[in-house]
Amino acid sequence: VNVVQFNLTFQFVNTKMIVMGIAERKNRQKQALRERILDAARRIVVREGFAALSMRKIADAIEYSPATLYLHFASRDEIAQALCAEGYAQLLETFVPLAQIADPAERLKALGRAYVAFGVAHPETYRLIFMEDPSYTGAALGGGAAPAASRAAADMPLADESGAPLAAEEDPGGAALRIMIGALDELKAARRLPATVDVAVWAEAFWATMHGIVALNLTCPVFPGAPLETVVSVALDAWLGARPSEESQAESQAAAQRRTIAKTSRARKQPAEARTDELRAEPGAEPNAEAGTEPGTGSPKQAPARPKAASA
Amino acid sequence: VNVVQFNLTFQFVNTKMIVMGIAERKNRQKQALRERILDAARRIVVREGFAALSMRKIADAIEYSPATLYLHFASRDEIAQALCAEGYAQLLETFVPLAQIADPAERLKALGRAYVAFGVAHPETYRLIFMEDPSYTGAALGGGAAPAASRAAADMPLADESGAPLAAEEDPGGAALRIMIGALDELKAARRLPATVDVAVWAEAFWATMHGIVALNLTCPVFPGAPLETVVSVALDAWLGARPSEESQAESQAAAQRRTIAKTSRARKQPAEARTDELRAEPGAEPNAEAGTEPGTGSPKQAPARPKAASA
DNA sequence: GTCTATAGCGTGATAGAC
DNA sequence: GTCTATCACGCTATAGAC
Repeated sequence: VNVVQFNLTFQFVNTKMIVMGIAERKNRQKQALRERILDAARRIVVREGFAALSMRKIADAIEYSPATLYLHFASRDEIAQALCAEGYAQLLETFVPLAQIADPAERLKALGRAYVAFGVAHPETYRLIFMEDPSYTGAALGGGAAPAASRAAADMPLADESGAPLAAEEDPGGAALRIMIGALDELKAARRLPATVDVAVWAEAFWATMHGIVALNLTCPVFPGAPLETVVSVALDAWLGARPSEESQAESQAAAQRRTIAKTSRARKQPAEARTDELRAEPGAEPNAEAGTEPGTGSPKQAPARPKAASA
Repeated sequence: VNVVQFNLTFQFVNTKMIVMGIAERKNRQKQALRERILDAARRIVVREGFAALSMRKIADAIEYSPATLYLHFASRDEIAQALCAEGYAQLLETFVPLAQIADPAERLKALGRAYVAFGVAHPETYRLIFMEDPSYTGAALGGGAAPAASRAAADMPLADESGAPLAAEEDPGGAALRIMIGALDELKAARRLPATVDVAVWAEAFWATMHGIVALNLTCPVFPGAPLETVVSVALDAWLGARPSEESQAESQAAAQRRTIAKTSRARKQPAEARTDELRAEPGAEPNAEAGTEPGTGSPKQAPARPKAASA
């Protein structure tokens, strides 16, 4: 009797382990397909803009039927959210190494340049994140309720189920702002900034300036009449002064010289590829398939957007 | 014979006059319908956003069939262009009275405030003009080739067929920039601006800053953590200094005080109506049906966009 | 899990009757 | 000039066979 019982128990345990292994493999496969979906979606957004992202196109790209996508994402919107989260993380990655820069003013300038460089290098990603739908922009930025939603979307249950701290790389937008504010505090402590300024407000306004430069660049065909770097330099000087390093002043002068020549040879605005090399992406940015591939701001108009369709 | 001839001639002349009168009336009617179309389109854009603008909706609104619209506009795009032109003109109108301000720095500050106020008061118009399609943004702004297209679209043949001068209110974007640059020149002449600055670049960067504030405000739910006026004041001070009038400094301080209170009571961002009164539109702006009506940045997501559809 | 098929809606634009 | 009817798309999302 004992032997029989043992065998039964063993078989049970064994079977259970096998089942777990199978379940794991299936889970891995599921995750893999999820990644393939996101990859395809990212490529479409990068190449044709977010408006051109459709379930059918994604399905075509990964050679599955549209219906399959709905086993991994509840809606097109959920895919967009996931893409946004990636974008935020990508931008933050660009920032992290710059946090090492000793001088706070230089650090801020580097951050500003990196921000603009990112936007210009990844126009459609930037558009998606900061210029499309408020719900996307707010998703990973406010640090409040929205990230919880995006976390649920990823259905990858995170360690901190508590929900309270949320400090880490889960809120990239907040992290970026914190880097800026840190630098401002240092600046203020060193009496290089008037004691009256509210660093939070200052940071927001500074951010808005950089955003304005990027956004205008992506949307307005005639925007930087001058080279982009020149405009950025002027803005940085306005906010941080040219004092610590005269370099930016000199640079801006040199760029101004170039401008007169450059302007004649570029009557109409070029697609992103041609414009990207004016302001190089920071070392942190990996050579993404994105840069220079996408028509974006250029000729082929805005890609068609999709209707919300029946929500029932 | 003479009498007959006279009668014939008289009849001919008379008929011709009548025909001309009829033609004129028809022309007037045609123009009137054109206006009605644009009115309806404007209302839709203002209320539901540009993405929700469709030929059918316009047709419904004016109680004509969709086909009729094509007798007045070749395409949806052409309607959008016309709307853009209106928007530019509207923005410029806001600027004109401010050009009277004596002190150039104060003038620039007023322009900046007016710009932001316009964007916040007319979010969907602003979006259409500066945040949607590059071809729209460029339409009335570059002053180059695009305005010609929009002029053709309006098929209202203008006086200056020559095409060369184009100085007047036909290029509102350029006019606005010229107002700014004028102020900057004065400032420079008065030695209140370093002689090294390139006023054209400075103006562009300044514009980008204001655009960034508006754009972020319209897109990012958490953007001005501080009240909008505070951010604007900080930005203006960064660009123009707080020197000529200490008022903005004091104001920004006072606003900062308010912030701590305000922030608790407004966890999530309010729709445009609630936010508009933070920064009042300038005296030049007429009480438009637009302000405060439209859901815009708020809750109901972005209205669905339409596909480009078959272009054949 | 994956597919085919399709419901159901919305779009821009046009042909042709009146 | 105006309308009805329609073409030819595109989309999201789901039902149901396998």
